[in-house]
Amino acid sequence: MPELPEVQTIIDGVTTELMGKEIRSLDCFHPGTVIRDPELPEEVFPAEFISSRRRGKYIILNFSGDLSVIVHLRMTGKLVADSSQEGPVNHERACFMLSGSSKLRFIDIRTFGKIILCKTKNLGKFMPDLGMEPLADEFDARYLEKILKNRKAPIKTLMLDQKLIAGLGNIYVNEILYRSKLNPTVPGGEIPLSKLKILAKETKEVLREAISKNGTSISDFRNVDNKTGEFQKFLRVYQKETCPKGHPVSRIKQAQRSTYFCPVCQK
DNA sequence: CAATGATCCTGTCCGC
DNA sequence: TGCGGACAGGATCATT
Repeated sequence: MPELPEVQTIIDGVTTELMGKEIRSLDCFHPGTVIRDPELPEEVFPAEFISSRRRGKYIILNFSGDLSVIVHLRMTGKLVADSSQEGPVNHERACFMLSGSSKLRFIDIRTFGKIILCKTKNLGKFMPDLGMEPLADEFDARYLEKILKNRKAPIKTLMLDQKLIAGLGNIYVNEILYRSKLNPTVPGGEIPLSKLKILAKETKEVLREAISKNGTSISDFRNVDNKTGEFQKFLRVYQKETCPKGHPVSRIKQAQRSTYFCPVCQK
């Protein structure tokens, strides 16, 4: 389940792959995966790659001819560069055919992922309203205070709301709250400014650390558990039995999602 | 507007 | 060995 750091890592890889190339065509193997802006002309390819960027968990690719491609991986989506000539592999939902006879396969077991083709000038219509980027300089205690004011929902749930903060998912929110020593069930509006300062700081720190490790939570969440090395060491409460201090970790459900936290460390 | 809940989907794992 | 059910969760839509 790619979150901000994983999406950033994927964008870096995709950008390298697309640099200096053009899309020749797009094959679709699963109805509903590719969404097309009705204002686009019949033929949009070939289209030359210009630039890429990330917004929350969205990948935004810009091409010549006023074409943009928005990719959202949701939980199980992957973009895999592959120059082999073999046809669709298992769970392949779409495939970009690139110049230089290479391919960019969109593989997505659970089919929640989406590829949107739209006019660049229509990007706003196809992107949802998203909150501030957590790595922006302006993301600080004051911003948190503003978005959490008078909110009664638990802080855990609010931090997952993309309209408030763009890019956080379940794993990182659990980890951020643990490091901030904040109980996930506390109503967002009741957190004092002093704690919001810590929350803002830890949010950035966790994300930066994850990005520097190339978003090691990539791959199926099942594997997160088995993963040895960097990411396994990175996780302190998510899917853990005990926290680093040896206290038993509690697991509860909030808004249909698992929350892992340490009742001793997180007050 | 805010909060909550159902829904989509498939592979994996667990208990019987 | 096989099978049913729980579970994983991002975003969207519906309901209160």
